[in-house]
Amino acid sequence: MAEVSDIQTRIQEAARIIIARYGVNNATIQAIVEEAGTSKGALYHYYRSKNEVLYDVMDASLKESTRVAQKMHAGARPDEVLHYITSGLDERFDKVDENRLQFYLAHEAMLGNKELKSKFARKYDEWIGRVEEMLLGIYGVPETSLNRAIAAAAIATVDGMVMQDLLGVGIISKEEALKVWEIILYKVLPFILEDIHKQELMDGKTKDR
Amino acid sequence: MAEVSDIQTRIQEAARIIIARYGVNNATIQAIVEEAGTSKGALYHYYRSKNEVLYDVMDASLKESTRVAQKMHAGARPDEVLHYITSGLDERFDKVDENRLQFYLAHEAMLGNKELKSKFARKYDEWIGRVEEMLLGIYGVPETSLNRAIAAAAIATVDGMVMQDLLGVGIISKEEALKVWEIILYKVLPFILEDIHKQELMDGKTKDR
Amino acid sequence: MAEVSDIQTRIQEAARIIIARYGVNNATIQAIVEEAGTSKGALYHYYRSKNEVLYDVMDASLKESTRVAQKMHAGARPDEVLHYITSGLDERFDKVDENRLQFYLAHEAMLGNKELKSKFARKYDEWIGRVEEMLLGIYGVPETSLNRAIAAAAIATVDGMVMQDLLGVGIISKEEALKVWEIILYKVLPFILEDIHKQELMDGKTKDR
Amino acid sequence: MAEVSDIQTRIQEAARIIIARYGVNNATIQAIVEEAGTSKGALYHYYRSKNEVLYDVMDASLKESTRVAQKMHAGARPDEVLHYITSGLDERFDKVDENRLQFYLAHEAMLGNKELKSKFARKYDEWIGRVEEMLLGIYGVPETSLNRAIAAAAIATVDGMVMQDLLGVGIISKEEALKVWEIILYKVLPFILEDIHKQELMDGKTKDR
DNA sequence: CATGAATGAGCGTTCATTCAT
DNA sequence: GATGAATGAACGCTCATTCAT
Repeated sequence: MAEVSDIQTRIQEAARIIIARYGVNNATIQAIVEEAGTSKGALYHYYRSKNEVLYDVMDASLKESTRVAQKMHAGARPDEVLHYITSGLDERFDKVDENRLQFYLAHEAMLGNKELKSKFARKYDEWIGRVEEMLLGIYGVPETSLNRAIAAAAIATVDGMVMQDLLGVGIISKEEALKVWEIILYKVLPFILEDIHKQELMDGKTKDR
Repeated sequence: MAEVSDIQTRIQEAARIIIARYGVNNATIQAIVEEAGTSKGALYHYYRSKNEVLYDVMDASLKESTRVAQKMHAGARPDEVLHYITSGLDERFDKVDENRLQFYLAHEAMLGNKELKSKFARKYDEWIGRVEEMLLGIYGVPETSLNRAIAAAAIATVDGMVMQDLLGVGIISKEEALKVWEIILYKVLPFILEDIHKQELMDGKTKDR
Repeated sequence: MAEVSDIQTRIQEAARIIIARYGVNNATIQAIVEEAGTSKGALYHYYRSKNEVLYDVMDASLKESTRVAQKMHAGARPDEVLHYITSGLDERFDKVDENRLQFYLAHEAMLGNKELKSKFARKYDEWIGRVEEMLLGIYGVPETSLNRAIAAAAIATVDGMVMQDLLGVGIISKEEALKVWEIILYKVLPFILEDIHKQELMDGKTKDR
Repeated sequence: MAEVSDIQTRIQEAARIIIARYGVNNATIQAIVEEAGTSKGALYHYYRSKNEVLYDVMDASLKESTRVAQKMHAGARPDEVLHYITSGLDERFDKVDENRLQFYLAHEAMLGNKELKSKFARKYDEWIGRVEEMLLGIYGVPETSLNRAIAAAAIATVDGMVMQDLLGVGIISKEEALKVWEIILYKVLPFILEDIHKQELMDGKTKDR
């Protein structure tokens, strides 16, 4: 039924390749249809505009991100999760084109693209929720009012590191970044979560919701 | 004597506004000069090309960032620095336009603008160095091989949080973010630096250089 | 099947007309496509740049000139050739637009257009060679070291006369010009070639190569 | 009274230099006033438009041509005249920039510039008249109805040769060209004028006017 | 369904010309 | 008189989009 290599799919993949290879600014319709081995007319048969093509690429890209996130279910032991995260980060740093694409999408979203913005919001929501679960599952601490904020901060750190990488800052290597994450995962997070928990018990606080 | 609102300044400010409002791609010469209330010819009297306008905006924007960073010299006590950082972060989250501008410029740099990229690289280098100094100054620990990586990670975290904010992710509020930073500054960083230092002593390592 | 008036042809003809009418400098893309009754986009579909349009016009114009020249193959008797040349000159003086076009293109070449210059150089080379052959064929004299120079001088004379005509100097009429050519062809050239040949024999010279 | 180095003169000389050095297309007002060491405003004080500047340069250029022509008064012996002509041609071939300028002016005239056209007409008139006088003076033949046409043809040949030179045709060297002129002056012209004269006597013709 | 020739608004840039100082 | 900052029309060129075939 579903053709594996139908024209729409070929266009989407071509767009992804062209953006990755030449950047979004040079991703012209002409370049995309040439890469896809089809014609402008065909493209406009499946898409209403160039933006729709980009949205499609973006959808696929965000779905892929989510797919990766879903692999990190609340596994049992920290070392397993560390392994997931480590290899995940490893991969993410290597996917230069994918990262560039994501930043392009973020750019578009910031410019006021409502649909994109809500997609991003959902994506981050899912990511952050998943990391929060992991915090609970791995470190076995009860919820604190800051678990969610800490999860968001962790994700922010990854995004920021990737951005530095794309900008060619080159001050910390992937290896150093992974060492820092090792410390965060093995030492900082257990320490901090325990600390917050104690603090909140002393304050007589229970979880906010 | 010195004109406060000479044409070049007006062009630069107009470019800032247009980029922040519509993104780099839509910051056309026409849009900029209209916003500045001047003409294309005047723009090309002061700048050789559109890129030069971008560089100028970038320079001004990064200088502003640096100005903020410079206030955080290696002051004596952590609580003072915390205060600086907290208020600095506070400010940064509020400067939506400035943040957007920086992300748009970063995006342009990622897309292959070599000069912009090297400007960013230099700037991050400076920021990271400054934060590294602060780590030493505040926490009084000797250098570890990861100080630089930790400084970079801290900056990455801020950038990532700002990005989430710009994307309207809205999962964590500014208040929560600042609480997280309080914990990082008061507890995590002293803990982690001490820990790494001990570890490196045990490994017989001395500082690398 | 073969469209007589396809867009590319219309563009080329329009360019010829515009250049002949207003000169190369005023032959803007806009003017050409308006004359051709088409659009800029169509022009750029067939040509990569404005220069390519110029080259195409040039090529067509020079081919037309060559077509005329080719009719003057080394025919047997001087009176036949004279007839060809006379009618050829006649035609050339009448083709005001074509002449103007060639002068405008030559002007552009002189101003530094390398490709145009080399096209002209090749074309003159061919013309001069052809006239040289005619000198040999008609007057039956052996080669002298100056045959080529004399051929070039003959062509130069035609060009110069055409230029005077285009400039409206109006001192000599076409009829007078043709009479002069009659004398050159019937009397001067046989005389001069014979004279040079004798001279070179006396000097113990043989043909140079 | 007349300032030797007043601004107008400096502008004219600068324009001449710039056109010679970079071609007419690159002879911008900016380049000219920079070369002249003055300002745009000053230029527009002395000239109504850029074209007027060019006309001024042209006037000087054509006057210079005439000045050269005037040196070739109907001198006594052919060898003297040959010397003048030879050195004159020699010079003309070397003045590449001057020649380019003249062809630019011719271009402008052909485009319909009435004033320029009449200047050219006068210049050619003078040149041709002078050459005609020379023909009479040197070769001592009475006027024939074609003297004027032959003079015009001689000038046309020079112009055509110079054009070939500017186009980089490079088939005949300056040396070869001068040899051809030697033959023309010493042999062809005496022969042809005598021949025409005889012919006209036989036809019972006298000079037309 | 698919094609690619055709469109034209819009881009960055140039430069002759003007005019307040 | 002299200056050069400012103007804006016009340039060559790009490319998302349309539509006859």
